Amino acid sequence: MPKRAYHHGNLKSALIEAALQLIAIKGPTGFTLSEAAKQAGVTPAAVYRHFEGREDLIAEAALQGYVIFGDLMEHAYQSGQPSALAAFEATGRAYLAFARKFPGHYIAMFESGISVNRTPELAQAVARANAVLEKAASDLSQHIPEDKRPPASMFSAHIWAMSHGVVELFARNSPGRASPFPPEDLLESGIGIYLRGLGLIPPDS
Amino acid sequence: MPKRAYHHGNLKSALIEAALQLIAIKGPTGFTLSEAAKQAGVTPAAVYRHFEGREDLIAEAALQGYVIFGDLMEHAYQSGQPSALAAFEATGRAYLAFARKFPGHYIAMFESGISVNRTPELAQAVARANAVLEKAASDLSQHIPEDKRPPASMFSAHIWAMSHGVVELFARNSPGRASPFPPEDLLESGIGIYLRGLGLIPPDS
DNA sequence: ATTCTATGTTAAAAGCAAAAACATGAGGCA
DNA sequence: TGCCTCATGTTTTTGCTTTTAACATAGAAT
Repeated sequence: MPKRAYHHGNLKSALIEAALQLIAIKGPTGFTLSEAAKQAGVTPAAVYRHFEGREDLIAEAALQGYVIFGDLMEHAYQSGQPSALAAFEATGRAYLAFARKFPGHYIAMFESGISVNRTPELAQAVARANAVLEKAASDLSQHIPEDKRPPASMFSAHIWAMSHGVVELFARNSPGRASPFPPEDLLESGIGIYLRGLGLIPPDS
Repeated sequence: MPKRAYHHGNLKSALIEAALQLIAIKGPTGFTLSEAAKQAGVTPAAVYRHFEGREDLIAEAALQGYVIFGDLMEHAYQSGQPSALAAFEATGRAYLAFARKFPGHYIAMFESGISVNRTPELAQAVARANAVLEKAASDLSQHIPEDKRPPASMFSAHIWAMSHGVVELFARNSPGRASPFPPEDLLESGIGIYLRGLGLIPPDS
């Protein structure tokens, strides 16, 4: 086969792929459109046939990430059924697992500074991922006495925040804040204590 | 007074000040050394007399931020004494207040991608801020039966993570994830539930 | 077969980080 | 007082980046 035809064939995917790798390695700041183009075997200007520019390329990587993320959360949720508690805890673990398995996507989504309202599709992908977590929280909420039950959206926001905080501060090596505990344990124990606070699991280790 | 003398007088501070403003407005990616120099009334090259480069300028802003942050946490901790619970909750609120009052510092610290181990001073400033929170957590831990008391460092890591997650996801407008609740309420309720899970506050709203 | 159009390339403008060579002026020292 | 020196800024240059415009190619459609 020849070096490369004039037409790449599926440059768009190749560029996203390259962007993901580079973002994961060099961070959202160090990532350059030119380098992604070179890695895809193409000149920088070619990128503009498929993306509006550097930001748009990152945004598309993030979009892809949110879709994968939503799928993972969905799958985790299903895997825990019919136990509301098992389903919920599985989604929590899925958050960290996603950050580990898809660092490029994760960075594009949460550390690149792109707005989730950049495009309707992106906003919708975010909303969907959110909805899965909120559903898991809502299911689990049913086991709380109705009068002292927090809104499911607040419940899920707490979990999302704790998960995100653990990943950002202790899992991703960039900040370097080495905690004495593995992030997985940290998150699991944190969520455990939180759920105990809601009366959803009995007060024993 | 003349336009400006050949020697600025205190260019270093002026540059940090400019950097903080610009970072807060344009984000860590949009911030440029050149623009900070211009805003300080100086050519880009002058910056290199006071900083090693762009990264170093950001790092110094972050360092200054960690010092202020540590001071705020310390003050909040003291203000809550002698009640361990009040002191602890005050430090939690201080986290969010800091992010609101010093956006430039906050971004330089947590969103610019600089490593906390970049310099010994930076690492030490981080360690100090950490220590305040850990002390507050440790004090409060004393009220937990010893056998089911998590390590104070884990305790404080949970709170730090939740606080950080709330700020990142719901307080800073950039991501745009508007939650239906004010971040302050979200954080306060989240910490409340967590503390209940530890048996540190009685099970009523 | 010829044209149209999607998808590339070259070339060029504008901006940035960083380093080198040069300029200025303030403080120390004879 | 007058010179020297060195800290602090400026110009200038290099090599990168993003982005746009003009041009080239080949696969598809007519």
